[in-house]
Amino acid sequence: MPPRPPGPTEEEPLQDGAVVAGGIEPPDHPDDPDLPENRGLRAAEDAVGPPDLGTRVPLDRARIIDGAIAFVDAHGLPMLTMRRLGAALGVEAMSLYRYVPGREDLLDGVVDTVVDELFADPDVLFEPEHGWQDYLQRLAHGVRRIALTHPALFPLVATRPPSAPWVRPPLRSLKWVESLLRALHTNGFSSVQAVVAYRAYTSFLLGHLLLEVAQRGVAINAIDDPDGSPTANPMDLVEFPLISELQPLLSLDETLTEFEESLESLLDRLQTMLDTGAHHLPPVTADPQVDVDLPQTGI
Amino acid sequence: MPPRPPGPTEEEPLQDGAVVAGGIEPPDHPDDPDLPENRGLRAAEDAVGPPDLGTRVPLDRARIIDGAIAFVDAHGLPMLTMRRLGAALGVEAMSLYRYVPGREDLLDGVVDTVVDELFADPDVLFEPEHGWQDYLQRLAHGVRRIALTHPALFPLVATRPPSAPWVRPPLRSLKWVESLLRALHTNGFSSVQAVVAYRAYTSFLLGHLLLEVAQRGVAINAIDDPDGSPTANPMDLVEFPLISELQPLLSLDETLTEFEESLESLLDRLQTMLDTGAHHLPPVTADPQVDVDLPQTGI
DNA sequence: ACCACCGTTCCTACGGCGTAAGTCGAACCG
DNA sequence: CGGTTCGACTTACGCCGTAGGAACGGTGGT
Repeated sequence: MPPRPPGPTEEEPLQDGAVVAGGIEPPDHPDDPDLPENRGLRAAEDAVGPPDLGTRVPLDRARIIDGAIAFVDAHGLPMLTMRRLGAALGVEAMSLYRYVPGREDLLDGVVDTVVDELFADPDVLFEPEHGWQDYLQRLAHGVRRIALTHPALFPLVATRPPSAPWVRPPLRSLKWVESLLRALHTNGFSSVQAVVAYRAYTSFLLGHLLLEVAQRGVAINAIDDPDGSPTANPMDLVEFPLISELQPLLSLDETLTEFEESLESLLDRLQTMLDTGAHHLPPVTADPQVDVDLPQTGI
Repeated sequence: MPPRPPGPTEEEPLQDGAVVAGGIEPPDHPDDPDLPENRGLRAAEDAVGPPDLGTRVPLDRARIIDGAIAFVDAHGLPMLTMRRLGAALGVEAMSLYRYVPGREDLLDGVVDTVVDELFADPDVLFEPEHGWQDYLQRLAHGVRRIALTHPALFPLVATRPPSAPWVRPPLRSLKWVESLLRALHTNGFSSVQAVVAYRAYTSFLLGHLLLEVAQRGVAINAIDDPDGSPTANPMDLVEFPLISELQPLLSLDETLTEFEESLESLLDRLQTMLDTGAHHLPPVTADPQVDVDLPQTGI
């Protein structure tokens, strides 16, 4: 098996100390290498200086899109309006329309630009220089870094209608779809196998990362708006005994561990498909087709 | 292994005949039992009669939310405004505010109501009467039926901020989270195992179904608006040889097969976790921790 | 130096949005 | 039969996306 470089390989048992108590806690994960604050990046601020008098920078499409990304990172998607974006760029709203056909196209451009951050990520390879597993590992962590860098934007990446039915989020760019298929195809995957792997991989990435940013977003909103339910917070879970019993476990943020374990599992299943020449992902049991009832071994 | 009733069990090889040619085709899947048109349901229409003079039905919250669901099913999410919804219900927009605090709360109610359709689904069991695998199978297909019945609503189900970080879409209801945890816990899963399974299950459901409705939505939009790119459709994929070569394969809609195979694989991995008493999902290889390089078996 | 030109930005305006506040008519109850 | 209540309607406000045109600043030709 090729090396799987990004991400800590040291295993970390599920119980890593005292269980977090109530539910909402400032989520700090000092070990997660995909988190922006662990990569020397500040949290999003109004990087666009307000009016910028003096020298007038002539305003082009890239500056508008970058401004929109910074604005959403700082204030959230619902706050983004053409007027406010113009104000943030020191310009009237209507000036934006010289470079952007409209709001929807601006959002498309934002999504494309965010996904294109993969090209600038030195840990993501466009060619599978160290095998397809390394390629998929790096790509997955690159997408995860994007999701965690722009949590307010990722739902947009996930749900904006793709250009074709087979261009699946979160890999919305033809270039990356081509790159991924080539990485698989040049490493022994048949056409069918490559497409099966592409679908399984995008489905895994989308589901996991969307849930991760949602979870993080709720937690963050809860801490900077400290009055969800006035009675402290544990809600009234009296009708839900299992939930309230498991709430400490449920509140544990094991997203990085889960991400890496699920990703490794997926890669292993792809490896098995490759080894056996099958055209679908194998289940975990030794002989996949014997589907009749085995003796139930429940604890 | 307990029976896995919903969904066709007969295997269907990936190549099921002639490959669909160009890309957009009216997607008909006569074998998919989760599709609304195969369950005796019509496509969404304006079920709410326009003014309904004569006898005035006094308009309550349920009628408003049902009207909103029908409206979105019929016209899409961006078309839903308070004024138009009022008009569809034969009422002024402001009258809605007597029963609904505002638009956001209306959308929350819509999402809750849609998820609650699970309770009315006779093929979904609230208690694991036939084992946890049967339970998860039925629940998964029930959620899939919801997603396919309300494709325009499912992105909302997926991305609306959950009430707590651990209430994960698409299972947004405390009742179903409790039900799922209980189904696992009463069938031998430890607390940690139940939570791990809950997370893996929701992540799988969300990723797969969101991609499925997106794919279906793009295809449907493409057929009832037959002028995406005027040059027929194949775009200019000259820069992407693998994509254009694989386009027939990529355009194949194998969503049902993929859904069932991925679901079975997940259930098998959960079974293995249960059997071995592990606290995480197992990879497919026999000895998971030997992570050093094996000989590369690429073709 | 002047001026015509032209690309960029700003100003004004329109219809539609969510919704706060007040109005009004019918139904109900003494 | 008068008063009260309640549900739907009307009006109004500020913000939205954006169409159309006016204002402006730099540039090249003469």
